[in-house]
Amino acid sequence: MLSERRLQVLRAIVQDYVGTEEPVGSKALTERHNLGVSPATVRNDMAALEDEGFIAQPHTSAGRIPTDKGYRLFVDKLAGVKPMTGPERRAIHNFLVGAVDLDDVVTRTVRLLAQLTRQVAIVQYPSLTRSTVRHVELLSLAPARVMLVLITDTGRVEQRMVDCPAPFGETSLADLRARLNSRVAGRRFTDVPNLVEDLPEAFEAEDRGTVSVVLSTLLETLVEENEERLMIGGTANLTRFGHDFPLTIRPVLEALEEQVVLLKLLGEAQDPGVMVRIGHENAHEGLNSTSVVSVGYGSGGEAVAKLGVVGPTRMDYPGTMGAVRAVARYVGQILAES
Amino acid sequence: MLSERRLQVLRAIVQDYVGTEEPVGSKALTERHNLGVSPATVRNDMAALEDEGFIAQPHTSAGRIPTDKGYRLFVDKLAGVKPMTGPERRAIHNFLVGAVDLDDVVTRTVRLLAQLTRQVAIVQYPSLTRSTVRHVELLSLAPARVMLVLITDTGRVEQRMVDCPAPFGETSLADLRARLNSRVAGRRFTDVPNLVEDLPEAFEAEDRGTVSVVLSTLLETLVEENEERLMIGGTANLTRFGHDFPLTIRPVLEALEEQVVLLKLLGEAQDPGVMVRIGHENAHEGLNSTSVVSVGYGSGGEAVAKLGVVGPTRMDYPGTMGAVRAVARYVGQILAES
DNA sequence: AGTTGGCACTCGCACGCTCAGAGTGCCAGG
DNA sequence: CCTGGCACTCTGAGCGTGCGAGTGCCAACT
Repeated sequence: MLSERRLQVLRAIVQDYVGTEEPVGSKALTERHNLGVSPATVRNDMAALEDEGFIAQPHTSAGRIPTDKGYRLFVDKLAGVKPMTGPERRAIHNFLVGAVDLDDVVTRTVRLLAQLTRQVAIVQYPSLTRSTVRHVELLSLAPARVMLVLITDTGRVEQRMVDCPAPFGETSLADLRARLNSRVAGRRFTDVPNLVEDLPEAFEAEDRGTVSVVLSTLLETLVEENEERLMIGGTANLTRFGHDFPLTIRPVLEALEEQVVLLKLLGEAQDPGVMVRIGHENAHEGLNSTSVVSVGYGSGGEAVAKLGVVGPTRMDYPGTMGAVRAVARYVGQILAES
Repeated sequence: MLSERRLQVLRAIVQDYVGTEEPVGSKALTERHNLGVSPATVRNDMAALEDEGFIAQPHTSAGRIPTDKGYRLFVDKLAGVKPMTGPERRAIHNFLVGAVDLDDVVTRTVRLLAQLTRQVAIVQYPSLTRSTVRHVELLSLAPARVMLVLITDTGRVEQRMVDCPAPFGETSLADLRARLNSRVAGRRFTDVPNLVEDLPEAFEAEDRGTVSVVLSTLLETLVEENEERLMIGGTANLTRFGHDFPLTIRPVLEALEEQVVLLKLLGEAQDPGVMVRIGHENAHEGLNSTSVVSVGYGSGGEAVAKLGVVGPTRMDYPGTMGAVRAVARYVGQILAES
């Protein structure tokens, strides 16, 4: 279908356009890349590439710019992931290694990603679902009011109020606390439901209602994935977006405030490896002129959350993918150590 | 110094400029406001106002726009706070009343403020210092490792790891927990240091070291004001800033990412009542072309935190101040109820 | 003294025009 | 299949013009 040289031409167009932000013409191409052919030949190739929908011209007789489809081909076939250099890796490590707690890790990661890629960075907090329970604490705040505190192995703490159907004594509470912890401490969230299923049976009839309520609150908290938090940063980089400013930037800022949108965005990354969503490939239409580069990260072998960046479709894909991947790796390391 | 009419002229200029975003001339002024004098007179007044530094002209023979000093006079002397209408108040209340926990309250408040003012909203989480302790929980994670969880009356939870100098038994832990809570539960943070001072003496010599460490960690947590969190929203409203976009917006976005800057910004509001900082009155120079309107809010009579908005100096001050004040009040109510 | 109408003056800005340059498509010849 | 040539197109920068909004000042009026 597309000859080798035409692919090279496309690669050259993408690279030049990313660099200069201006439509690139046939003559400029032959000058900057030694393709070994004349501008006229390149023109023919360009016409072919345009027919196939990989490039387009903003107006007649201007240079060409890549389309989303063109970037897609570029990312899939024409460019690899540019690895970080040694000094860069060291800088990443040094920047992250000083973090004192989970919040700090996430904050630093966002900063780092934004700086490295000069784009908007998004980091999801390590998810609950794959984590294990470190401890469950129950506090009696009032006779019929209990506070449930869940502490995870990633250092995250969730708390919930529980209104009991009947007064619940301190001894019952201590009993429940002890039984609960002996069963679930150290276990994965996904295992918890089975482990506590028969727990109410161990209690007096009058307390069973309360125990059930506490347990269901606990289970709710565990599955409440939608409450996953995330942090974003580097929004100032949006100013480097383009010339037609307010129009482009506004929907992006709006999208960035919708945590739900962002979580869905990151959530799409399934398989291992860096995911790239280009332009209209993004479901949310405010992000139709942006690309999202994301990847999972985790403390062990498994991904517990995602991180990534949002930038203009005209971005340095190899470099960005390299940075995102490297940061994800080092964050994983840091989390594993702590 | 300035005659009554000249003040009226200034007021008219501010109002018109805020409405139209365009420099306002003498003729337009007399047409839109019935000042009862001719354009020529207004011109004289304008010349005087310009001499005093309240207004300026972007270029010769264009209309006038207010200076920071002009806005200052406007806010201090010429305009009141525009109260919210009944329906608006009800909408505010309804929007906030559905919140389920502290995070939710803050999230909703940010949203609300951003929508009402169409500006960038900043809400500080209720501060620890003025709050009272609801409960202190101690968990033994390992023989010489204790987790300290502090729960405040505003529903905020802080946790800290404590490495003990010596192993600490479950009974000692329970003892400390009980003693600690009986002394500090319900007390104000500021009172805690005195209340626990002599606590180590009640323990065996071998445990005293650990007790001291736990206590000092608790005290650290209490005073750790610098870790105050805040939430911002409505950044998309920055796109309505002005024509000379990227230049204005960039430093603002950068400033908004610096929590320290924002906390300092809000922190300046001391006395009760709405605080307004106009243009260059803001210490941070990225915010020199913005105004900050902020106010304290709290559950009881006292302010426990601040909230506010950041917008262009050309903003509707009375309306913004009214919205900020109203939101602060209702948030206070909501916090008091929960 | 304060106010007013008149008047000359000053710019900024929108509009229209031209022109150069970059880029294209196509074609005929290697 | 590549290449040089050629005619064509279109954008964007540069320039000149005129309009209009706005100003400052002054002399006259109340």
